[in-house]
Amino acid sequence: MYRIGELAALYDIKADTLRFYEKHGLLSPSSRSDSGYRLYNQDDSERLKFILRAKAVGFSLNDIADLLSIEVDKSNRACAEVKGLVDTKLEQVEAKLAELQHFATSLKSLSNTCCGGPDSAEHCSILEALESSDQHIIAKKEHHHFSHSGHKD
Amino acid sequence: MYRIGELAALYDIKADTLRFYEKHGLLSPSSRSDSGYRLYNQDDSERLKFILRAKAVGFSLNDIADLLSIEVDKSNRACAEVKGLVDTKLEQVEAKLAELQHFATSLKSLSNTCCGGPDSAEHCSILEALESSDQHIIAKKEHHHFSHSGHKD
DNA sequence: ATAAACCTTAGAGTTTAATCCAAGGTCAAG
DNA sequence: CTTGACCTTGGATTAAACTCTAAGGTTTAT
Repeated sequence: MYRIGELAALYDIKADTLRFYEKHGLLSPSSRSDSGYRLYNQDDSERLKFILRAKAVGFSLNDIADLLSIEVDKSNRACAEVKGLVDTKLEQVEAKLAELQHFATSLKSLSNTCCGGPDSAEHCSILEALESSDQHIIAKKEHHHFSHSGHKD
Repeated sequence: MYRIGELAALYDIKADTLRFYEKHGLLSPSSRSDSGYRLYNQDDSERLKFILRAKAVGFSLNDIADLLSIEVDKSNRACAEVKGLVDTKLEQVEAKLAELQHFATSLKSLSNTCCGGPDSAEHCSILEALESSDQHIIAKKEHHHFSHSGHKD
């Protein structure tokens, strides 16, 4: 059995984080000491490991709650459900990736056209591009056709 | 002169967004009507265009405040300052890009090893990978050596 | 003159994932 | 029996960029 600080140290996270996960239904200690201290057993520890791995591949805590609900009832759940969560997340990650790649391309163009010297920014090509939206420097955002949410406009 | 709703419609944003930008010092209307309505002129509109373009290349509103403070005092500011902001942002974007690419790689591996069928998830390879952290499926996060902040661990 | 569409304000809510705080209880060592 | 390290709780705070609400004032058209 681990107390909260011990389990936290084991995974290099804060005790606060464990309390946070508990509040959000991800991980509750299997028991409490007489004085009310949280006591985590090996299963709790495994569950935490699962959570941290899922985080490491990009799942949000909400996603992880869904994954855990399947994990604890595996035999009555379908592979397709699990794969669906992974594929949905992959789409989200790839959408974000595309946006950031667009940012990176634009920023590189901006950086390359600027002298970067100590002289006045009066004719700075970066500022001019932001004033005039030079097509050569700031790429236009593509409009994607997939409509299935994800946006907040 | 535009009223808030008119300017918002012009750039396909919400009036709320303009009030938000004002509260955060990015854009204030150059005047008010007798009854207190915000009135934006052409310069205000240009400034808004600048803000939206900067957003489109990945700058946060805080970054944009910095950019604007240089823009309005161009002749006393150096090109190097502007380029510095761009290069810093580029580094941040590339760091995030690396993280998301790592996520995408792992998620693709997970997806590829799973049958995705309607049968029980009891032996689902995705869940197994999250339970055991299969080295072949979940890539390990590299430890970058650049120390200049940016993380939240 | 009244309804619809627009505007005003302050302030609360959203999302994500913690992190921090205060006031107090517990436990082991000396 | 006291010190220090640990634990408890509820609630506030952070960052980012809005978005919404409530309660009310203004403008325009019929």
